[in-house]
Amino acid sequence: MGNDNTKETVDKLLKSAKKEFTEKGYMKASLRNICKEAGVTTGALYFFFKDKDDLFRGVVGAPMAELRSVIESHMSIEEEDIKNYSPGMNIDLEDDLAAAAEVVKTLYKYKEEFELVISGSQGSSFENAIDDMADLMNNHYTEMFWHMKGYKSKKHMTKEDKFIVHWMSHDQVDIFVHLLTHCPNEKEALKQLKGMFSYITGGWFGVINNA
Amino acid sequence: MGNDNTKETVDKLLKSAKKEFTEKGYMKASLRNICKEAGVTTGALYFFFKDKDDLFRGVVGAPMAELRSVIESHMSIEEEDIKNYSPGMNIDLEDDLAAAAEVVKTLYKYKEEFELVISGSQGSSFENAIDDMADLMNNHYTEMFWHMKGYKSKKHMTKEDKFIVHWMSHDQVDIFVHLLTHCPNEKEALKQLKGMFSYITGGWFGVINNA
Amino acid sequence: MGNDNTKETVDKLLKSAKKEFTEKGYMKASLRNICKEAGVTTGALYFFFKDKDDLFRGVVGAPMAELRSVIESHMSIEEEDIKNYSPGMNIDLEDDLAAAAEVVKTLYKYKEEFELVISGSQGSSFENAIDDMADLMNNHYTEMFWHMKGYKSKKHMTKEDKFIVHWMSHDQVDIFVHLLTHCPNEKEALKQLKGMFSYITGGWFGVINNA
Amino acid sequence: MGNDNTKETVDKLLKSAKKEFTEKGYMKASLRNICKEAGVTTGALYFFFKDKDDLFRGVVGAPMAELRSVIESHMSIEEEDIKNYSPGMNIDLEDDLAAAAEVVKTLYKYKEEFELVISGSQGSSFENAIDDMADLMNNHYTEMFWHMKGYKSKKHMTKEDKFIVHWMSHDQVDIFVHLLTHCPNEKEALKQLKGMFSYITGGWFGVINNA
DNA sequence: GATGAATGAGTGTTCATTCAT
DNA sequence: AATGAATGAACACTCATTCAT
Repeated sequence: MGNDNTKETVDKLLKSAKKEFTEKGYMKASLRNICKEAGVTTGALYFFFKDKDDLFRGVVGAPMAELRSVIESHMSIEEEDIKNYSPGMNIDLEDDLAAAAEVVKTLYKYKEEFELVISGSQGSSFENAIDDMADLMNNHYTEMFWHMKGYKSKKHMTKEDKFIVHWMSHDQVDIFVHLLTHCPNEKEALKQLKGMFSYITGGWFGVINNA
Repeated sequence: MGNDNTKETVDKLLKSAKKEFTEKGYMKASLRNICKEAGVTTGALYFFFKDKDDLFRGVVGAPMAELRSVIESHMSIEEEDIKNYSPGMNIDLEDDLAAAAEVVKTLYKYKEEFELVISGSQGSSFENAIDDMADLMNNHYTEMFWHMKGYKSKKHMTKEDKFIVHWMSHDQVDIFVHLLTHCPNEKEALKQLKGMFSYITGGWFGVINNA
Repeated sequence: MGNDNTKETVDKLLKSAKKEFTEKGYMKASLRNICKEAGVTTGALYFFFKDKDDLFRGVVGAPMAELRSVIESHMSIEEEDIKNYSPGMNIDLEDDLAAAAEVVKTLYKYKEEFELVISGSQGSSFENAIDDMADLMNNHYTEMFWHMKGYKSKKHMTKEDKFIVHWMSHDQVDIFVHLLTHCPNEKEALKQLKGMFSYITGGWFGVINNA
Repeated sequence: MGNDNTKETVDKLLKSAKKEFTEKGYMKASLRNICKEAGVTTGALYFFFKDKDDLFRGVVGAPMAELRSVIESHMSIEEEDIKNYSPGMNIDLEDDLAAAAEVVKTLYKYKEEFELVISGSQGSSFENAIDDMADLMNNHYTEMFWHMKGYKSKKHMTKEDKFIVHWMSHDQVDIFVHLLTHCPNEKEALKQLKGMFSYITGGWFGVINNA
């Protein structure tokens, strides 16, 4: 009972919050403005959200979780593949590209929210979300690396190996960020993704084939 | 004549400001705290600095200017080189690596200040400094690109070409950022720079040799 | 429901504000003092009033609006009368005196507020209120003037005519101001008003009968 | 020795001060701005002027003194005349007009300074200068009044008499203020002065001939 | 005669948050 | 489920003035 009204209030709040956060960034955003724009009192906001950060989470939390799950599921698939890899073998890059495309699709599904996290989350608990994503990928690329490099195990990786893998993880994330922030829509992003793929693949081989 | 005292006050202010800005970021930094820590009144601060942004500039302005000049001088050298380039010819990447090393050296000369710009400048007039740097490099890499690609002129570049060049410019900057924020000192950074170089060179060829 | 408390806070604020504004004038008045004297925090003030100027409006706004409406209603009556005027005819000055008395009564109804506007409003949005009042009267006296002067229409008024009418409008306002600031109460003011009336009537005829 | 430089500094200061005071009014004027615009340090200002108010006096003091002396000398002349006045006699108003013209000339000699006193002196020691001028005239008009009224002495003046004389003194000043602030130059002001004179003379007779 | 550094109290205003109702 | 009043600390910034040199 009253469920409808409740949802309505929360929705108005979230819509207004998204607008304000996007326009001013987390720190400069004013809860007063958000409430005023939503036609709701501050008390109401605090009934539904614990604090400013919680409200921000309300806006970007679900998209971020979905993105994370998309990435994780694709990474586990690729990690299966890589186990069957032996040096000299051709790796089927088509799979990787497809996985990346899947990520891009998710990004455009919640374009505004992700852009908010990328450039307006400083001060909130999402301020390190991009770095966290890179760290998440690091494990995955580490696995790929030592297999492709022909090492017997992860333990044989040098400090330099680890460093470059960490960088490539970051770069992978940056590619997604760049696509999202520079392409007006999903279609365009998917087109440009191919060029990006040439770049990053070239980069990988540059690294793998080096001393 | 008072010169000693004057410089002392400004120095204390700048030192205290650097600390506060680094710890809290531009926006959350408090001028009151900065003055208190410097043992100086707010009025004194405003005698030397126009406003908060001017104080921030006092901390990071000179290093940023120096960096910019280092980058620009190196870019102009490479642009001379590229004019003599003809397709099929081997480009001497050693020069590029040397230029990058020069940049890295400058970065570590003012490590703290650059890290401050990278991660704590939001809200200040330096908040877009990283993007500006990438834009600065874009012109340079555009020149390199069409020469290496064997185009007759810049005009033959497709939308996709421009997009990928723009990305590579960004990525070049990100490499510097990554080195600075992940290597404890210059020596270490210069060592890792080589691996990075393999990566980015591979990336370039991946892009150039593609359809 | 809190109605009592609410009104109480606003009332304390307005009372305290009136005192501070009256003692120091708009510009030198301190919102902090006002809040302290009202036993309220600055935040509370800003819940009820937009800014310093809005608080000032809270004190003098209503009286000013009422005064304006009294003046306007009386002016429209006199303007009807004047339409029936023909040169040589005796004008019934009793009506004018009665209208002026009505204004004086309104002035004393909110004596303190009007005195505040007269001498303490510099810097606020009411700083030109007196001049505005004179301008308001200017239209009215312009009508009276050309009728009494026997002109066929307003268009026949010379530059000198317009100037003197403008002055008389100002002077009419100044008379009210003078009464308010020099008579301790309404009764005394109404008594002195008659002398003032002799003066201004004499002035009018001096002007009308002149070349 | 150094007399030239000194004068130069003071002059720059006064010029800059006049500008700032005129633009912002006494209270909002900033000594810092004045010094900056004059190309001089705050210390220098305080060498020549005791404080903000003293600087303001530096700008408007001399013109005000000159005005006062012009008014006083003319008033003493008229006061001689009035002693020979007997009821029924025609008073030669030409003298009064001439005296007023003299005042107007002085006003336009330092137009800017007087306008500054009129509308920008609040907060300074000149904030009551206009009222003071009216009080100065009050004695004069009091003498005129009881002679013209046919009283045996000042002592026979009623409370109402005194009140109206006080008002007429004020109004005389207001006429000068109005002329100064509404006529672009002396010539124009002298022309309009005649109309004003008809008004004020009519006013006087209205008052004198009344019960 | 003039500098320039420094004071310290003050300004209006905004903020996220709380809580009795 | 929501109101609306209130808190109180914090903010960047400005001011007239002083004084050793």
